[in-house]
Amino acid sequence: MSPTPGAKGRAPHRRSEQARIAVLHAADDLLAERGFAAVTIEGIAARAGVAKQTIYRWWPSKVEVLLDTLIEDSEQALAVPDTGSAVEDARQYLHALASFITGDPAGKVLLALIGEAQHDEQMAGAFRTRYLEPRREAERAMLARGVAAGELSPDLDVDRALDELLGPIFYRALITGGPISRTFTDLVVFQVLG
Amino acid sequence: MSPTPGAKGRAPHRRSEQARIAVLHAADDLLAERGFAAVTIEGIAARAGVAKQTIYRWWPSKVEVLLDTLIEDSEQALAVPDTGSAVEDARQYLHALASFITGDPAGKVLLALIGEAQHDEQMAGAFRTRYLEPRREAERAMLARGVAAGELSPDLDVDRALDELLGPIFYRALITGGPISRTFTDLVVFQVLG
Amino acid sequence: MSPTPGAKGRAPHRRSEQARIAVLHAADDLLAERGFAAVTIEGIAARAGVAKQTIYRWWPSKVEVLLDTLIEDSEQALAVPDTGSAVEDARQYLHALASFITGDPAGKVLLALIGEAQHDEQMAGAFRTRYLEPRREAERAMLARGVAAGELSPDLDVDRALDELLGPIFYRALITGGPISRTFTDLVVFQVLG
Amino acid sequence: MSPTPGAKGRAPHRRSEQARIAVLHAADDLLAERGFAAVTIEGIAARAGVAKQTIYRWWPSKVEVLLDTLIEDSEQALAVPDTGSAVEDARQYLHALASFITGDPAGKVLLALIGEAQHDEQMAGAFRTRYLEPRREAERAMLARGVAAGELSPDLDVDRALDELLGPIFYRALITGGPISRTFTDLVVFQVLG
DNA sequence: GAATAACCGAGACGGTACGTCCAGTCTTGAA
DNA sequence: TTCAAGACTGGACGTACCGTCTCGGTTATTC
Repeated sequence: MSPTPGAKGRAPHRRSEQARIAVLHAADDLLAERGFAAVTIEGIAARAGVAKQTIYRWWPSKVEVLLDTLIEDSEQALAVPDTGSAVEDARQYLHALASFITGDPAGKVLLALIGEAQHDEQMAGAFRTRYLEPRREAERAMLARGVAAGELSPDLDVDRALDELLGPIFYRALITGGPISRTFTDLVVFQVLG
Repeated sequence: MSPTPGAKGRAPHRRSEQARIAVLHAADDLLAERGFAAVTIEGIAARAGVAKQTIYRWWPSKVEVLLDTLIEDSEQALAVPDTGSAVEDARQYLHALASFITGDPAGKVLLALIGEAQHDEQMAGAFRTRYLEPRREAERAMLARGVAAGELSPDLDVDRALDELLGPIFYRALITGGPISRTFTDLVVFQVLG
Repeated sequence: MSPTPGAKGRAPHRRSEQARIAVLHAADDLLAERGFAAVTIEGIAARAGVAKQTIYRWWPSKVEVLLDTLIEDSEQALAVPDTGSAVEDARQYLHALASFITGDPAGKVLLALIGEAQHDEQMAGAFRTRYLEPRREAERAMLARGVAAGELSPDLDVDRALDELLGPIFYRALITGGPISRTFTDLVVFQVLG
Repeated sequence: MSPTPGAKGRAPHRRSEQARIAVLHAADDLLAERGFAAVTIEGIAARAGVAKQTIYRWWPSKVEVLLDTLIEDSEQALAVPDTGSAVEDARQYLHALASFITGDPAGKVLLALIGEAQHDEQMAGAFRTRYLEPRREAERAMLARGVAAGELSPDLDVDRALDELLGPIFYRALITGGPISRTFTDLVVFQVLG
């Protein structure tokens, strides 16, 4: 995250914040409007009013551009809740996740990046390091709070539980394409966390 | 090439089976050896000793070539078992699935196709129609046998149970990249089917 | 239309003659209209209605394209004359040469290629082999006829004489930019051949 | 014009002489070592340890940098001689010229600039104004001394004679690539000046 | 002796063209 | 008809330089 001070800051930074934002928006918009195939470096550059070289200077590939947009977007749209009850947190979180990946344009970015990760091991590494692991940590903390509060069994295998919670949602989103209703997510939570 | 006049042989100069096999093998091998990025029509044609036109004549896209290889391969390597016990069937099936997508070259094809499906809605449709749905039907039958035998609850939501069984395995394979042990798959089965 | 063997090109065309001509014309026109800096592969391709790859397939560089146009053009516009008198031949040839390089668009191609040859040793080799040497041979023959006929001294050093004839014309064209009048070329011939 | 380092007293603008020298040397060296294609503003700047802006501040283009190096170098290596005999002066001068353009690294600069002048009319103007015309004046004076001394015919067309002297040397250097022996230059002088 | 301003290095920026790879279409000649 | 071969248009790739533009740092008079 860039240090964004108040109005202008003294920023001796050479990098143009304006160009950075324009690139992220352009990539995002292209994916939402015309699909992943339309997300090309040339297309992003043209839409952002930016030179290709500027993109290559700051991002190793177009998927890293999308990864940046995803990280910025999902911090807002997909915060891990903390209501006091771990089960309720899980219910809310899974519902928000389902909405995100089925309805939010930024959710399409997430799915596209998971798709791309299947083709590119290096990209998969960046995805896990920069997106998945920080999020996973917050998810673990969510369940750990429940264990600490006595709401969940002390024997709970947190990592397995998380895979059992998230797996079915992503299975529908990535593979079957089926709908993911609130009922479905609630029943998954009930199944896993009792 | 001997056109095997043994059976009936009404049309001797039809599609070349030799070319078909060569294309499927070439695509498979390229994916296994050099990754999805190396799977190009030109690359397949060159390795198979086949003209590009021959590929375009019989397959609408390179992913359909891979889909053909997947279907042929997974019918052998990933049959739905029928031991008499639905729970045991599920345990065996999930274990075989985990081995397939983590160890078998053909499993890499499956993951690559799921990846590609995120970028291409049309391809996703073909994947579901030709690969997923027939398999899903067999999976449903597997659980239905358990319900009919009284081994599983008559209230079991078969489709949800399947997503809960398969989701965690694919979540690890597609997203976290974590290992999928026999213990893990067994515990998932226990969690979902009791 | 039925492909009557006589009407159209009966050759088993691999290479497209239409594309070849379009490329040569486009390069020529770009040089004449907008100068050497405008002769780019992309510019030629765009103007010729041809893909860049088609140019790269048949020519190693843009200067070889120009070299092809030069060879075709100068065979027509700059034939070595044969009037029966070597001195008269030389007068006519030098005058034609002066007109070619100062007035004819194809002459601009010649000067541009000589310019480029200063920067690129490989190109210089191609220029000499494909353009200069065949022409030099005809020029030598022109003077040799005069020697054989007794019109020119048997002691004449033909190669030196050619350099003394052609040098001053090219010196003006390439370096001083001065005018090259008929009087000038005639006096050069008189000086060298007496 | 460059400020002469000897003139002090007034406050000339604070141009860095060190940077100026470094740029000229870098351009010269790049041309000699890696050819004209390697003479880029970025390459010069990097090798000279100078900012691109510094080059743009003082030279309108990279060829003007080379022109500066040529002028400095050729004033030393290519002075018009004055022995008392115009014919002898011409013999020495043509020989020195031949050595310069075939052997001296600075001679490569001269040929490269003549080459570039074919592509860029503006550069051709600068080349003639700053390099060629001062030199031409000295060459004219060389022959004029011979005419005044009665060594050469009072009818001699000095400009034509110069083109006939220099043309053959440059023809070989620029076009045929042939060797330029002392015998050759001497015979050219004899042919033109008798 | 501080302020000022041209000069310097560094390098980001919007661009153009490079030469390559591959997509998908079309044509040829043999079997 | 199919097939191997491969030329064709077209689009994107990632790279190299172009010429312009700040950004701080450095001198070296000038106030």
